[in-house]
Amino acid sequence: MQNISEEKCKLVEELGLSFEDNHNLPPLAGRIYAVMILSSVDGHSFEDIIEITSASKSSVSTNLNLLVQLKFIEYFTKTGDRKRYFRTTKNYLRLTLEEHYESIDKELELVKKVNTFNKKHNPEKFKKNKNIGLIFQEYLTTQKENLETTIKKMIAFNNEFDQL
Amino acid sequence: MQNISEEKCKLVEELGLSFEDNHNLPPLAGRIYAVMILSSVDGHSFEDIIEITSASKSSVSTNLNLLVQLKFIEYFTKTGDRKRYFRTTKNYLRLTLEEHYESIDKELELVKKVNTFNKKHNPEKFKKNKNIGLIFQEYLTTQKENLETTIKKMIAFNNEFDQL
DNA sequence: CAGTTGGTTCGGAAGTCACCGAACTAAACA
DNA sequence: TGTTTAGTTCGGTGACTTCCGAACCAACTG
Repeated sequence: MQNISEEKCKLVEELGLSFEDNHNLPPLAGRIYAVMILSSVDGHSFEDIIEITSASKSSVSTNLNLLVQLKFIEYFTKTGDRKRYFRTTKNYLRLTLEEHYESIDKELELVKKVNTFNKKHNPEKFKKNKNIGLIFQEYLTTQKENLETTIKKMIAFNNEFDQL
Repeated sequence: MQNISEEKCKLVEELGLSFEDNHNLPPLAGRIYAVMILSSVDGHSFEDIIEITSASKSSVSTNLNLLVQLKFIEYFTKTGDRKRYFRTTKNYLRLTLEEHYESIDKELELVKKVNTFNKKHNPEKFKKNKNIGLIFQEYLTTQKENLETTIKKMIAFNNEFDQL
């Protein structure tokens, strides 16, 4: 991390690490994404990213393209300038919410399956653990509902914002 | 997976995979844990696990010990029998909740940090994204609260259960 | 057309992970 | 005391990941 305050540098590492395991990104992709989220510049060039992250051209290329493909970032061009400029997509937080949603939903379905299985095949065990299993299922359901309303809220906000 | 119905076998794979990335367990550990959750037998021996998973002694040993260390499973012995018998701990779902809690809490703290950072260093950007950032922060807070009450509920249930 | 700029693709090096088999230990038993 | 049983430890191997540099390509520029 060059040309960046120490505070920002530390936060980039921390945030990058978080993306790394929340979104399953390679380390460099996580850091690039973090840099963009913490920057007020609208559009970093390829060169900028190389300089900031001290990574190689090839790695930066690969990881920028990955982030674009996953819709975490997008690029635009300026007339009379061959460079591409990258920035976070407007909806990146919504994407995160949707990922949360997918994972909670998947877990909920699995928990239901397990509860059903044990009810059928291990009835004694199920009776013992019944309430615990149901508490867990309820918990996931509530989380899922909260996510649903939050996603709606965020979509509404984005629409409102577009009309300005 | 031997000596197991196809239905159970499939569910073991699925559940094992889920543990693998929810709890960061090695694949074999995930499968072992899944087997125990889906079984009505109270206590699997070392041998049982080797047979069911078709894995080597050394791998089973390593992964059983890992699961014990992480308190996902525990073992007991029978008088006049040198074998150890393994089963899930009573609180395994509470452990899961507590892990969820840790991760949500960590994410929330990070989001707060990011919001604070952008408010200070990129005020224009922050103003634009303000509501979105806050919506996300609120969302995480709500999830955290739901987790807190669920954990309390589960502890209460376990205590009640112990008194029987 | 030759050279520069902006970026991609490819092969490989270094590191990590999960698993295995073989050798080992420690307790029980004959 | 020698043998079996129950499980652990260690060295190594194959698969995978991440990153790098070098060669490459495509578009513009003089």
